[in-house]
Amino acid sequence: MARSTKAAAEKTRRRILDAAEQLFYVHGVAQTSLEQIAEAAGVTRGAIYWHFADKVALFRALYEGVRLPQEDLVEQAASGGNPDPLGLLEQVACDCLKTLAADRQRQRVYAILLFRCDYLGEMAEALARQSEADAAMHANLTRLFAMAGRDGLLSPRWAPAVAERAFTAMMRGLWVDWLRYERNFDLAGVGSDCVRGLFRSFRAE
Amino acid sequence: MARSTKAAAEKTRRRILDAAEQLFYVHGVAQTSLEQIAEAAGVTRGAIYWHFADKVALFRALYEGVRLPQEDLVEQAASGGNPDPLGLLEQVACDCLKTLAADRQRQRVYAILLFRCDYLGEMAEALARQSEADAAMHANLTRLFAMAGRDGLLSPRWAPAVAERAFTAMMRGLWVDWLRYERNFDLAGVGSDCVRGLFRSFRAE
DNA sequence: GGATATACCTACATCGCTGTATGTAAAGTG
DNA sequence: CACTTTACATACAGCGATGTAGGTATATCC
Repeated sequence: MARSTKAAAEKTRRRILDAAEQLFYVHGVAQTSLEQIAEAAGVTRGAIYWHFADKVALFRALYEGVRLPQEDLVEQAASGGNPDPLGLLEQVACDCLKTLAADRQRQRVYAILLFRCDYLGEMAEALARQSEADAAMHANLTRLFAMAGRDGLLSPRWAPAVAERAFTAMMRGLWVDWLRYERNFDLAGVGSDCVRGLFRSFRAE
Repeated sequence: MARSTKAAAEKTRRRILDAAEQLFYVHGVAQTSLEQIAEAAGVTRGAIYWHFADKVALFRALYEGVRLPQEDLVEQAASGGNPDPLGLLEQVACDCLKTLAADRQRQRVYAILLFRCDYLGEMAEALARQSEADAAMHANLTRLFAMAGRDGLLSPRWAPAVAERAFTAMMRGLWVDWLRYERNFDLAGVGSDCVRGLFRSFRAE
């Protein structure tokens, strides 16, 4: 076949990305060949090499298309002198779980990033991005919890640094377990209950 | 070279396993060829094929050599009518963190299982084992928390199922974050503090 | 409406990796 | 001391995947 309009080209690019997302999710990044992606997208490898330099570039385009939950968290909980930072964070965290639970594409991409690829060699930059997002999140939340501690909003039984780690660990554990085992519990419901329980403990004097 | 004694053969088997562990950890399972493993072990691919059927078998031997933390947890917290199941679980969990923090081999193998391999195709059984271990752990802990709830040991503000999920999520999050980012916090110290904080909340009436 | 760039497809050349078959020297066995 | 088995090493065959070069038909631009 031949060339179509610019819009059509963008469409095939999308089809390639969608096919890659599906196949990476089902078979893993390393186990998926460009041939398979091309076939699933209804094109040939030539089309893929036209739109992307190689498989790594394709992978990069895939994960750059979605926002990480850490990035969501850090952005929405900016907390510029909020009167109730803990309440805000609790709300944002629950929203975050709800969003993830509803967005199949995010689920697939996160699952790929978590379980469907090994991060070495060329893929390392994907890990680097997550690492940066995590660092930013920790920095931000550490400030937030420290503030809450100073303002007497955080129970003295929780050292701010410990509370921050407990919160991030629980969040990570929730979506790791949920994604890993095929969403075998109610993330938005039970997950949010877990978060609320933890924050109840944070606030108790 | 030639054949040596049976003990020497076992030694080369170990060398192969050690080399594989190192390389899988550094480069990922898929990105590591048997040739590289052989070179690192100071043998040829022939030796690997003598001791193992293929790379998958080698990988299996590797992860079958260590116990999963879920298995540790479920075994040590058997809790046959323990008067203080929550206290027991808290202790076991902290021990678990301490053990992981001290055992480099476990850290590498867990990291490989978590981040250095994609679980599809032949590797799926590795995930299956973890899945079973997790299921057993959840079943056991669900019973434990339900018991604690009935006995009035668990705060009524924590539904047993939610508490169980909160605990397992926190544990998973702790060692996932710790392993993923090169042990960038004090797992035994801060991690245990997190667990203790959570259990304090569990017990508060 | 001719020239050119675009958006692919086809064909090829290559290469790393796997698996297996074969060789071989030492260790075990009777 | 024959012989067999063990514990590897070496050599080979083949495939699958990658990257690229070249072809082609259609938009797009002037």
